Amino acid sequence: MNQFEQLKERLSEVGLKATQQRMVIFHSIMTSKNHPSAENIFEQVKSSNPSLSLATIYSTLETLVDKGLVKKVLVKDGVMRYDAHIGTHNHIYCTNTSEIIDFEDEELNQMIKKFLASKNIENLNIKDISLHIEGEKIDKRKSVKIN
Amino acid sequence: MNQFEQLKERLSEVGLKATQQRMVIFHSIMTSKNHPSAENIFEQVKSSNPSLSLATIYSTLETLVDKGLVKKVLVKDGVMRYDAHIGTHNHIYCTNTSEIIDFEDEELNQMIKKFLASKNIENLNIKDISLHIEGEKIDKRKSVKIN
DNA sequence: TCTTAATTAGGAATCATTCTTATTTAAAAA
DNA sequence: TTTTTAAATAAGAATGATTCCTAATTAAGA
Ligand SMILES: [Mn+2]
Ligand SMILES: [Mn+2]
Ligand SMILES: [Zn+2]
Ligand SMILES: [Zn+2]
Repeated sequence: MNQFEQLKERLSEVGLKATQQRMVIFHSIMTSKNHPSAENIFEQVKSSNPSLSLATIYSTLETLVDKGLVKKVLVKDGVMRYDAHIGTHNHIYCTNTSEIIDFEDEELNQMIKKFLASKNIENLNIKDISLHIEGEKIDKRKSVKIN
Repeated sequence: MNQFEQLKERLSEVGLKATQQRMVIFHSIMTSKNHPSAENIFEQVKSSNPSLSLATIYSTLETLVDKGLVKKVLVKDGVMRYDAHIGTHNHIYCTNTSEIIDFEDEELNQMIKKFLASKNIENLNIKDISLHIEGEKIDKRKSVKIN
């Protein structure tokens, strides 16, 4: 099964028609390393799909989020960002470059999850837990490294 | 020193003129239990201050955030919320009521801080760390309780 | 191939927030 | 206390991300 068929399958699995637009948009988010915004995806996609509209990007993103294929990532700059990495993980947001950097650490996830389980939280059905780290990149040209 | 004088002092401390508007707005956030939005504050304040404009609310909030007297709280509904509780603490966001509930736990804060210190993160000057818990309130009439 | 409900394109509308500018004011100086 | 003036505000306009509307298109099942 090629990549195209795999995308089709993932859409069908959640009960969505495998339209060209959805394939293209979903593929774009999946292959982006940048937690793209709707506008970013639009730019990325429009040269090879000139008739695809921005409204479709927004509505498709909403659909993919509803079906759990994509997650929204909040940042303080007023533009929603999207992430095809669905598993529990955390983010570093660089205020001076607008980068969102994945911070994956299973030990941290487990530690937080265990801690929260130990406090029982009444009358809440928890859907998502994530740690937000916000900071300034010191040298904008270099990347942030975690050891 | 009365409450009025205290507000005045806190503004002066950070080099801000103690204007009527700033006093009123700052006081409103401080006494709100609800992580209010700009609009919420405007509603709260306008009957006793009919000439205070929404633009002043926004610009004052920005100023207070800059000076570190107030923090922004992000949520997925497209409206910025504000918090006069400056110390490190975490938030629970109820997607079905839009409530933001404080989750204060010094043990958790320390645990996360210590963990992050142990991974050294290169080329980043960390400004803020916060854990976001998102979920649905089960019974909307009751409150979320943490034990 | 036909049918049809779901989806999309494109433009208009919304609405939270920011901007602009004339007017007002807090607070320092006289 | 009065004067001075840089900073702050009011009011409305502008912005921009997102959502809405509706006629045209299309995926997928019959
Ligand atoms: Mn967040
Ligand atoms: Mn907006
Ligand atoms: Zn991510
Ligand atoms: Zn809080």
